[in-house]
Amino acid sequence: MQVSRTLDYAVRSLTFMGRRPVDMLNMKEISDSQHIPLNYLAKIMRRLVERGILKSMVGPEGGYILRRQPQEISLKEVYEAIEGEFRIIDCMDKDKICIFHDQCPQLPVWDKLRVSMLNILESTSIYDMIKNTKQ
Amino acid sequence: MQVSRTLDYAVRSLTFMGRRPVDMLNMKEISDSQHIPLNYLAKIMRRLVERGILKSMVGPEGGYILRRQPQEISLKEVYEAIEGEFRIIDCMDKDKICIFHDQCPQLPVWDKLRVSMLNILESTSIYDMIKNTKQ
DNA sequence: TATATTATAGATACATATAATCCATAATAG
DNA sequence: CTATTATGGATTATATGTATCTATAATATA
Repeated sequence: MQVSRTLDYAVRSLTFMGRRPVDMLNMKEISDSQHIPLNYLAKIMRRLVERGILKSMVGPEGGYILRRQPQEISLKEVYEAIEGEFRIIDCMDKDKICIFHDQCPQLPVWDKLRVSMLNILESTSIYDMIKNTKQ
Repeated sequence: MQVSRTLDYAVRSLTFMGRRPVDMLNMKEISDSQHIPLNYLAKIMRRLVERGILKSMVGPEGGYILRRQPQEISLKEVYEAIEGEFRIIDCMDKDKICIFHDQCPQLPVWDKLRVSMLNILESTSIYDMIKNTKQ
């Protein structure tokens, strides 16, 4: 029930980029300033590009830039880019069979929790992070 | 960001016990009916006993019984018995040092999420699980 | 008092997911 | 052309979660 380090890396990078929304930043700059292993960051960036959160350019002077305004990038999107669909417990996945599936006492509770979390993730953007520490 | 199988086992067991609040049930009965590996269940039960959620008795006719009414056992307590203090991200732990600690843009957001989750866990009891499927 | 039954305790093994590293390739600005 | 940058995928390492095993302590009851 914890935020993964990978998600933290992603949010950290996007917040950094969101502070300089017009600059094309390369991986090294992000990696160094945010203390994220370079090659690992590479994988993260790829997912954010695939998801349409970032634009990338290869070659000298290349790098990454936000495709949208920080206000338009929700935490939920970032979460999904990194972790896939937001689920809280595996039984919610219909293809795993559980003996209690039909009449599971827990599902309604976990689902309530899921929805509540999702609301917060959806209504929080990268811009909110930037606001939190103006520097 | 997932409910662990162990927590699921604990909730499952407590819900089962809550349906028969006057019976002393032994591990084997719980293990069999709830499909939980016996020896693994043993470790889970210990933590619930330590935490004051269950009472145990050793010897023939021994077993476990709820110490309190199902209404009086919150999901938060069960969570804490199994996983320890409810945290969502490690930086919230002050003894791990993070370069952004002083001015972390993420903390307020994760904390908001944490509080919201905690509210739900606190206001949900084992009794709510029992209600969900009367059988 | 002996015996069978049950929980307790901790060590160990196994599995899975997460995080990190490495290397080869493709694109492109200058 | 060449240096620089991202892309892609394979591999390794580490951590965490899950499960198993063995020995011990408590106790009801015969």
